[in-house]
Formats: sequence, structure tokens, C-alpha cells
Amino acid sequence: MTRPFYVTTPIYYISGNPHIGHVYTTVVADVLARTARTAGPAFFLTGTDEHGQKVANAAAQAGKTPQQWCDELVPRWQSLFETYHVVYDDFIRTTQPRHERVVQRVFERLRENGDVYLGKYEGWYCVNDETFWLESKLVGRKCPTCGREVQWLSEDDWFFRLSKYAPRLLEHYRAHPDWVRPKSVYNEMMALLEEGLEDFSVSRTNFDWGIPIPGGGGVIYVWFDALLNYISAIGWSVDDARFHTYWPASVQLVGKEIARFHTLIWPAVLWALGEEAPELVFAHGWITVEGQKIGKSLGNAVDPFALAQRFGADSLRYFLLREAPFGSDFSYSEEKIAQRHNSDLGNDLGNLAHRTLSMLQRYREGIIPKAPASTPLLARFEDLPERARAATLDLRFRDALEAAWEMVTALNRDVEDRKPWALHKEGRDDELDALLYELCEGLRRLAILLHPVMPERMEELWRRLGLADGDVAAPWLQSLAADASIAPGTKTVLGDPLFPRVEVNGTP
RNA sequence: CGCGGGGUGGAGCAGUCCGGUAGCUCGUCGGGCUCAUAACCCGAAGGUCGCAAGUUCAAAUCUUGCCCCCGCAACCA
Repeated sequence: MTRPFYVTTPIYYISGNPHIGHVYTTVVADVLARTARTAGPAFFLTGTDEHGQKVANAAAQAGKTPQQWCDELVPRWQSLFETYHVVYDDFIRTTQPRHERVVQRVFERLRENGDVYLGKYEGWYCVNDETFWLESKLVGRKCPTCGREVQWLSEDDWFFRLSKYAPRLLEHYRAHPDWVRPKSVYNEMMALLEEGLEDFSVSRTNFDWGIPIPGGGGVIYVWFDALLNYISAIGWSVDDARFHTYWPASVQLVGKEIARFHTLIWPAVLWALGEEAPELVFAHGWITVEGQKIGKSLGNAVDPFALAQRFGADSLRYFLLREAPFGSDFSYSEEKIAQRHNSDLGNDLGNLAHRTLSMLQRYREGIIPKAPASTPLLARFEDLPERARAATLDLRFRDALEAAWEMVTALNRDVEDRKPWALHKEGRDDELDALLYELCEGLRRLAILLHPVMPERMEELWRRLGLADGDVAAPWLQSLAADASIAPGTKTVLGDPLFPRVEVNGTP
């Protein structure tokens, strides 16, 4: 029995509404989980990060308690993920007792073994950014990030002994050069490591929206709290058997700006607890608009609900995975989405399905004809599913999709080469049957192959092919076996185009 | 000298680690086909791979210097 594939997204900080970036990470995790499930069990965790001063402030401004504020916002995130056909196995919230209990236990454990100790924290503090700044970084007494006044703060804090783990981190990085990807992030983290690491404060006393420190003395630093979600959700210290079924995680997805928390601090905390570091942390790039970072302050945030409405959630999923090599930044625009949608999905794949089903309707009353003795084209793509799955689980989504499109192109070309309309006119029925069968079986395989990326549309294609609901997500060993090919006599349905074209101009 | 990424035909990108005919998508132009969502198929034009020097039989790819753009730098993926 293979170990389950455990994939996580960062938990999302709910100080505002979700945007396309949140969809990005979560969809990627969903595609990984769905792909892993074609070969075995998987567990996909996402959730929300609800503590910290920013949330407290936002709630206060809205005249609500922080808990009320979170309770009202969480459903919005969940419905967004639902809109994008994301199916997670668990959704953790850092305000849930199951999480708070674990965080406190971790804190106690580390305090006992000395990895958390009492020290003094002093410095210039920016309330807005919840950040301490070195005097040299300040811009005339103002926060270099947000430009607000900073204040001098001095407090007794609990510290995590990160410095102690620097040698082990260095060793781990050298022994596992692929544990942080892409390479650029690995290099950056390696550089930070070589500069040396300092212990950092894991408690806060100037506000109280957080998990109380056992024995009093403020609340636990929100990042320390948040990181632990990855193990609290799977039962660390509560259900050891369950925990060890999943941990260490197979892939932890993060945005590149939070890579250091996940690749320097996180493994150290895990080691302090006697646990293993995750197998892979992948820090992906940013979606930019015209080369600019998306942000509320820039006013260029796009409502992801509206995008799904306009292009279809599956088209967006496809776009996000296909557009750029996973890891690098990529520039997003509605024109680009429309282009991908129209050309790749509408013209290539959608049209292939439509012309095939249409010819089948016209020439064979929609019934799958008898299977040909051999189909060289299908044989040529025999290993495509395995190649695509390997690329996907290696987070090379673009390569996986390009490989799938080679088959789409080959099928379209085969139609031109063999001219079914002529075969029909000339009454060459066996040849026509063979071609139509090959096209339908090709579509069946594409539906299986592309289902993790476009679950809803591929299920629809599956139904059009007259196949049984649910089987599209069956294990590949089963659905791609030689005897699983589409059965002659199956009744298909033409239907409307799967990916109707959208106008490219007319940007709202 | 804070760290890092990038500059490749009109646009967006791959290729650079492990030197050896510069590839993909879109767009443009020409042709074919008619089953199909003005979709599909074939062909063509278009690049001295940021600049300069070096190494080499050979450099987008290695070395050095320079120019330009962009991220990160404790909580916006």
C-alpha cells in the first residue's frame, strides 16, 4: 500500500476578500490531489488563518468581534473554492479548538525542552504591519512598508531557538537539493541560511486575538500558530497513527513571499518536536496584472467569482496551469484567458469533441460503431497518461498539458487526413467506423486525462460520450486498461459546444 | 558592495544546469478542406537570443565587465 499523498495550501489570512491568487494555489493543490488519486489515496488540506492584530482591527472597524468577523468571512472562501470545483478533504480554521489545543501543546513541549525560552524584545514596531524594524530600515521614523509612524516597544517575549537548528538546516539543504523548489527559491533560502539565523519571538502581549500562551503572558505569534495547522489537522499528539499515515507531507504549496517561513522556520519547529520536515515545499510565483503585483492597495484585484462567471471555472483552472511554467511569475489579463479559452479549449479540444460527436450523429445516429482491429494513433499515445501524471506530480503542469494537447492535435489532423465526409460519400463504411471509433476512444482518454484539471467540463464530455457517471475519476489502471475502451453500441449525445467562444474585446 | 529573478522574431514564453541546425502559442500572409464553435489541416514571412570583451573548431548556452526591468527584505498566494 502506497502512503497517501498529502498536499497542503497555505491557510489564508482572512483580513479581506479572496482574490485570484488564492484560487491559484488552491486549484493547483486540487489538481495534485485529484491526480494523485488516480493512482492511490490522497489527502488535501486547506483552511484559514484567523488570528493576529490585523484581523482584530478589521473586525473592530466593522463593529464585530474577531470571531464573528471570521465566521462571516469563512463561508465566502469556501464558496469560492466550490465555485472552482475544488474538493478538499479538510478545511482547518486556526480558531477551532482542535487546532488551538495542539498549538498550546506544542508551545508547552518546546518550553519544556528549552527550544522556547523567555527573553526581551525591543524595537521599533509598526502596528499596521505587525512588524519590528531595525532603526536603519526606518524611513524618517516611519515604517518602510506602509509609511505609518512606528513606536518603540519593549516587552518580555518567548523566543524560539531557531539559531540552534541552523547547522541541521544547512545539512538538510545540502543533502536534499530538491526539497525546496523552484531552484531560485532554494538558492535564496540557502543564501539566507549562510548569513545565519536568529532566534525569533513567538509571543505577543500588545493585543489578545490569538491563542493564549499556556500559563499566561500574552498570545502566541500568529505565524507560529498558523504553521502548525499542517500537523494539527491530521492529529498530531491526538491520534498518532493517523498523523503518521500522512506526515511528512508530500507537497506543501506556498507563495514565494512566505517561503522562508516554510523552508527555514517550519522544518526547525518540526525537528524541535521530533518530527520530519516535509518532503517538498514548492514556492510558486505570483500572478501579476500588466507586470504589477495584485493587491488591494493597487486597486487591481479582480473578483474571482466574476471571472468564473465569464469564462467558466474550468477554463480558469486550465489557464492557471497552462499559461506559465509553475514557479515563475506570470502576467494575467482577461485577453490572455480569452485567448487560451478560445484557441486551446474552444478550437482544439472543444471543436474536436463537437465535430466528432456531430459526425457520429450524422453518419451513425450517435451510436459508437464497432471497434477497429488496430488504432495506430491511439497506440502512439499509449504512454501519454503516465507521462502526464508524472509531469503533474512533479508540478510541471504546463508540460503535462502540452503533452495532452499533442494528442488533441494528432486527432484533429487525423480527421483531415482520413476525410470522413469523403468516406461516407463513397460508402467506405469500415474505414469510417474505424475512424469514428478512434476519435471517440481518444476523447474518452482525454476526458480521463484532463479530468483533474477540468473536472466539470470533462464530466460533461464523459456524459456526452454516453459513459457512466463517476467513472471518469476512476483509478487509471482501471479506466485505461485495454478492455476498458468505449463499447460499440454506446449512445452518445451531441449537445452544445463544451467551450463556447468568448469575445476577446469588450473587456468590462 | 543586502538577497534574488529576468532582458530570445509583432505579443507572450521555452531552450541556458550537461556549448554544436533557435522551438512553442497567438498574431500576419498564402493555400487546402467542409464533419465542426468563421472552427480544422498544410505552407510562408519574420530573430546578428540586452551591450562589450574573452574561452572554444563551435556560445542564446561557459567566464568577466556594463546597461536596463522586476521581485523579496517577519505575517496581501
